[in-house]
Amino acid sequence: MNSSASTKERILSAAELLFARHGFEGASLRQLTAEAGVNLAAVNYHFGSKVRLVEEVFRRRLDTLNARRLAALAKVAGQPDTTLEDVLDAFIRPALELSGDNGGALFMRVLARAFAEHDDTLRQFLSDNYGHVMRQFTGEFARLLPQLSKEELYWRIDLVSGALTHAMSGFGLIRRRSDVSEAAHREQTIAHLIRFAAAGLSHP
Amino acid sequence: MNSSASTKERILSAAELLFARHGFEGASLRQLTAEAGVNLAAVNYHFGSKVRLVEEVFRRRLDTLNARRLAALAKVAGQPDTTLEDVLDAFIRPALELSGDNGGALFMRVLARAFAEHDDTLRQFLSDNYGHVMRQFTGEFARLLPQLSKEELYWRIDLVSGALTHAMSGFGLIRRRSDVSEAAHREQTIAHLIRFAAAGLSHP
DNA sequence: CAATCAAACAAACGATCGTTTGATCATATG
DNA sequence: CATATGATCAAACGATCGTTTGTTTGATTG
Repeated sequence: MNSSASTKERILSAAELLFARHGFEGASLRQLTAEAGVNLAAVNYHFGSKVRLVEEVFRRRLDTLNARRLAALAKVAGQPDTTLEDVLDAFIRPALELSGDNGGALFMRVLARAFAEHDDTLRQFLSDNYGHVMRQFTGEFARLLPQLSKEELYWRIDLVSGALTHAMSGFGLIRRRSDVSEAAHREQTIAHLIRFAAAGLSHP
Repeated sequence: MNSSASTKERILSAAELLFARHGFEGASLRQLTAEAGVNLAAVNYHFGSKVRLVEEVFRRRLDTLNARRLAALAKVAGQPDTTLEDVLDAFIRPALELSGDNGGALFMRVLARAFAEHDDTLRQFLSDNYGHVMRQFTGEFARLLPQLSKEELYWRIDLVSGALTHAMSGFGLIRRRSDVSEAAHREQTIAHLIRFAAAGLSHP
């Protein structure tokens, strides 16, 4: 599969697939390199070690995902007429658009796994590299929901994150009715998620 | 630890701890039996294999958890004055009460992992043995939310499940202020989850 | 053409995996 | 007391793990 892509890209795509299916410890380098059609030693040659391959799988997707999220947030943050739905759209839409890319839907499953695993090493890596994104969104939520205490706001953001992560990890994997275009299906999903999240966040 | 308990119980508790920390494939029988203070061969002697140990970890907790959930649901299901909050309480409270039992909080993390892993074998096992519980709750939600289409209802239940699973997997692990009793903290958490879930479900 | 170097390769390293074996211990039964 | 039984034990099984090694390939460069 994808025999035209470079060895590094082939490894990253195979890693995304097998990490989604079997987890980071459950997917072996032998399965992984066989799936990618490359030599076993190629992983250590190109990435140094398995844990650095894991980090690279995250970096490849999260760099663009979070850049798009921040770009979308920048267009609405601080504006007087910005709604809660606008901010949620800036957070959700880039993630579901990622599913259009090759393997992007699989990556959301990998992300959901990491979210549920509570692995300290991985959490530290994600916090160090992408914590500022969540902080910016939290700040904007705080501006739009001044009636909520800090504790209450964190509670709700945590619950919304759980719901969205779970929903996004299932997006693109369920069988879609063939008479609905992918773009239309995505818009429907985005609308569902935004309505649900906005209801949960703004509840008095 | 717990050297008074039987070997089987010691193994189950250690499995719960290490499955929560490192996942099913990530936790080895050697770590596990060392943690439990029993011989390596004891797992295969008492459980037959590792996968049957995994199933037994689920069975031990889910049998009582789902029995309590169904008992709580039976008290309110079908009644004319039952509210959405009552049904959510019947679903959430038994799970958080489980955290009072030894290791119960850890089990919720194991459950969250299984939820995120999308592992077909495990999903089949859970569906076969405990699918009827979710079906009964879904039926009662449908009765209380007649304005929602079937598709819309499934969407929201899925989102609520994601939020609750995530929240419950974190419960009991965060540092609690020492001046708040565990019972009070649990009631606060239940109130948060019910309000959030009810808002998301009943949103027009 | 000869030298160079990144890339790919087969093969092996020691470590660890789940599982099985056969001996040993403790307790209960005839 | 002799024996049967369930539980625990150290030790080993073959398989697989992540990683390293030394060599070969193939295109680039002087």
